[in-house]
Amino acid sequence: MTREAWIEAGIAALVEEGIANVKIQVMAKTLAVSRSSFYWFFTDLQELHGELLEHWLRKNTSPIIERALRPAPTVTKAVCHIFECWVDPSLFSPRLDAAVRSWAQVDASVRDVVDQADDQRVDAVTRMFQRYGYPDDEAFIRARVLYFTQIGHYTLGMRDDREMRLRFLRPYLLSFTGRTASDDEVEAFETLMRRVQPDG
Amino acid sequence: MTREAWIEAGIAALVEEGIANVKIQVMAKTLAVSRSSFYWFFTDLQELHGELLEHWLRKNTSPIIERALRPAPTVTKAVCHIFECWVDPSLFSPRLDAAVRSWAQVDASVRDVVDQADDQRVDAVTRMFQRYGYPDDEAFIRARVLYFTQIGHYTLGMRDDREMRLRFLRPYLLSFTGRTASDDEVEAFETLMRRVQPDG
DNA sequence: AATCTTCTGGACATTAGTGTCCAGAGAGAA
DNA sequence: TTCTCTCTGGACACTAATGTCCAGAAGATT
Repeated sequence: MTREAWIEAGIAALVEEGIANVKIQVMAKTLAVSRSSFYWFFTDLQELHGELLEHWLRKNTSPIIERALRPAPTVTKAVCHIFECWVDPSLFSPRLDAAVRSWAQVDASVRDVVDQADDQRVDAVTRMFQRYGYPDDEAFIRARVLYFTQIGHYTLGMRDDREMRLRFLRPYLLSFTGRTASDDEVEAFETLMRRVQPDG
Repeated sequence: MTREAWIEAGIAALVEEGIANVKIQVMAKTLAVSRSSFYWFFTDLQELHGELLEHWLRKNTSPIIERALRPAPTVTKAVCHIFECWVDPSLFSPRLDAAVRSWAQVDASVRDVVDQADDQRVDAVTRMFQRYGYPDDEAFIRARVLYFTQIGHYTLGMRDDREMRLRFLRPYLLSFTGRTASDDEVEAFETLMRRVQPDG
């Protein structure tokens, strides 16, 4: 047993059952170990909670910001870069994000952390739109629309398959940017999706 | 004590603390009544849960669909009609919606109900866009973007004040429809907002 | 081999919640 | 007034969870 094993079990429980069901007793049972072990590594349930939140922060926030900063010849291409996060589970875990947001709704201190992360993300996307000449207010709102749509997507538990995503790529790009994507860009994204999600 | 009083207490608890903290003992304390009373009106916690879900379904789904159907001369005006739901708390309760969505993430049967309601809402908005000549796929994606953005908004707990909403009305309308709203339409919505939210 | 350190299991105490049962309060009808 | 029906409080039994304590297993160090 390691501290990390408990954290992983906590994340699994958080994602599948929500924060209220992250319980030492239950995790101990699934890990086939006694509860005492937990108290060796952590003083408290709270301490584990802290680790869970930090794990989310580390894993889920940076990829979006990193991709929003990446240079691209057109705005549609730049949005495609951000889309990578939504199709590549190794970059961003939708279910973890949704679980942490549910948690934030019932815990003010978590709420503060999540709000701050959201601000950073929207800010990065806003600056991306600004680089392509959108006026400040429009850039901000387009950033929100892009980001909020995605969060809404996960909150609603939408699970479009690859076919649907490919079919709707063009209209999404049009909605988000107000401009039409070139065939090259769409095809490049299609190949990327095939590489990342080999199944469907 | 009435059945309705318990349901109201349940909704309050659901909104503020999440479904895992809708507890008979706790509600009894805040209602200053003994737990036995609960078991007179309900056989079970589950029965109350059923009522909470039904209450949400009745209160929160119809206004959106009703406004999506309302005729309007332009698509921007039609979108303004839908926006009414987001600014008028008597039409739509954002926090209740968010709380039910959190619940859906940990309960498959709730999930089914919420999914169905979401489908109906998106469907109504899709048909609205179609009425203004958008091609089917684009209408569907614009409906999603409009609806998901709003859900994301609440999930993220954004609480823009009236000033911000007014300032960003035009860029939102532009993002959602791809067309520019007329001054008349913006002004009409502004007066409506002032009527509905007299404070700020 | 002896010892030290790290970790685990089991027993214990405690709390918060669920659901059941029943005596009886209190209002309205006969 | 008495009866009846609706509802409430309190007692009881039970379960699931938290956190504490300590003896001791088992691997690493000397």
